[in-house]
Amino acid sequence: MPELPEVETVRKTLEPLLINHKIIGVRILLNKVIKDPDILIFKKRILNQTIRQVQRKAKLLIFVLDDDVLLSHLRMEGKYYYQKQDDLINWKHVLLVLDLDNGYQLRYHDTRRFGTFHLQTKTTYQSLKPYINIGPEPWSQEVTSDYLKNKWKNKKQKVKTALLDQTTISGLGNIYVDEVLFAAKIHPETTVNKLNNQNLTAIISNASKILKLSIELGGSTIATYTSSLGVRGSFQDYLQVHMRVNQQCFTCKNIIQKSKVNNRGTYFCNHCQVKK
DNA sequence: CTCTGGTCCTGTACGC
DNA sequence: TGCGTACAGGACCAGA
Repeated sequence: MPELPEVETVRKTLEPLLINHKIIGVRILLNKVIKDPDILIFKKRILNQTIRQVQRKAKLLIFVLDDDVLLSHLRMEGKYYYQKQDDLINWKHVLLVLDLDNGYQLRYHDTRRFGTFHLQTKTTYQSLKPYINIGPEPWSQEVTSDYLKNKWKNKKQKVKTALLDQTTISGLGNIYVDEVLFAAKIHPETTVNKLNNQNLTAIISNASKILKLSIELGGSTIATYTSSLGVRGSFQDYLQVHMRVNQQCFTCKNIIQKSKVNNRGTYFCNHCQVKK
C-alpha cells in the first residue's frame, strides 16, 4: 500500500502515540528484516533509547531516538500496530516488536516480508544507504524543469519507469505515477528525453498537487484487508486511471487501457495521454 | 554507463 | 472443490 501519502499518514498517526516513550524491549521474529547493524548489536543499541520524533523522507519512516535513528521502509505490505502487550493479534506476520515503557507495543506486520530496518547514528545516516538514495520530493525547491531536463536529457527510459526511480524524484509509486501522468497528459511509454518544458512542468506541479491532496485525504486504501491503526484513506475514490481498466475515461469517455511498462501494471487513457 | 528483468515473499483472484 | 497460474502498491541487483 504505501507510497508517500500513506507513509505520511502512518507517521502522523504514530508520532503522538510514541513520542517520549522509551524502548524497554525488542523482539525480532525474522532476522532478515534487519539490514544493519548485526542483530545482536541492533538489539543492544536500540534498548533504552527514547523515541523523540517520527519523521519521514518520501516513503522512508524515520524514528528519531536519543543517539540513533531507526529507519523503516514498509515496501509493499508493511504495517504498524500499536497495542497493549496482551492484546490479541494474529502473530503470523509480525516481524518485529518494540516494547514501550507505557505497556504498549509497536508491532511491525508484513505479509510479504519485503520491509527493511536500519539502525544508524543520527550524525551519519543522511550520508548512508538507504537515506542517501532518496532524491528530493516533488515540492522541493530543487525540483524544477531544468533539474529534470538535466537528469533526463540523454536517457531513453520510459517516463513511467523514470518516475518510479526514487533517486530523481521521490515519493511516487505505481498508483500515483499513473495518476500524475494522466493529469499531465503524458503517455507512460514516452521516453524521457522527448519531454518538453511544458511536460516537465506539468509532471512537477501535478505530482505535488496529487500527493498533497492524497495526504489530506489520508492516502489510498486499495485491497487492504487488515486495517493498521485504523488508517484508512479515501484518495482511492478520486483515482482517475489507476485500477480503472475497461472503464470510461472521466475526461473523454474512451476506455482506460492497462498494459505493462517494465513489468509494472500501468493504467492510462490512450486518447488523453498521447505518446511522443 | 544505461536499461531490463529477475528476485525477494505470501496471499488472493480467477480460469479450467 | 482443487489445482495451476498470474498478479500485487517497492527497490535492489546481476547481467546484457
